Amino acid sequence: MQLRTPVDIGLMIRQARRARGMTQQDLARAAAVGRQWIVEIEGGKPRAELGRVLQTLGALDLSLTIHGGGITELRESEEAAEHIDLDAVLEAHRRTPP
Amino acid sequence: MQLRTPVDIGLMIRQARRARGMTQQDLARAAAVGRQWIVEIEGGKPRAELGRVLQTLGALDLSLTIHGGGITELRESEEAAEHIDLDAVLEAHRRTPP
DNA sequence: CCCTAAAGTCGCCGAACGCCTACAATACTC
DNA sequence: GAGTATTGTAGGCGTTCGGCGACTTTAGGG
Repeated sequence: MQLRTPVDIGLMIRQARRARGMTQQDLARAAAVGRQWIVEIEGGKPRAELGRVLQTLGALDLSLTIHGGGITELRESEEAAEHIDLDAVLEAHRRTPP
Repeated sequence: MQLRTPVDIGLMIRQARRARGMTQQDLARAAAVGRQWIVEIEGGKPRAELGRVLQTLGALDLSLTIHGGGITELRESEEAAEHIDLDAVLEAHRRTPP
């Protein structure tokens, strides 16, 4: 499913939580957030903090994939945070004269 | 690519931005956020606001997909926000006595 | 070498976050 | 019907966000 808005994410979380028979309280504990926060994120709060959202998805065994634009696939960056894709950068730079 | 942490998202954004020959300023304008915020999100700020992140991904023509846990596929919820997976809820509820 | 662009950092500020503790409003069971 | 669990909501609190403006650093081009 495509996730474009906070509401989409909220619905996903709610559905996944229910599918696992968890209460909001359960999920809150599992994700180490307040129960109130679960209520809000499920409602699609746009200003929720990114880290907590990812934690919550993790607690539900969900993970996100990115796609589109032409970047479809990118390499793992677990420990390769230093060297970025110089080729892409240069190539792109060459293609866009001021 | 799997996005599990804010750092992952930051790297994705940076890479996509560069691949398009955009400056942080450009992306900031396109996503309607401050340039400073781009600096931070690319650095993996965990407490960035969800809505802005999604806006930024949108400005880069990227979209997120969810997968894992066994929920792999879920129906569109644009207009079907009402009827949730009752079967799943009930079944799960039966399996968890107090 | 000078000069510009891009990227990263700093402090100030109003606004909003998220947690907590209650208190309604719905479920759902017996 | 009573009684409990789950969910939604409200006020208070300390903390942090993110925009703005100015400055430093890094990189390249003339």
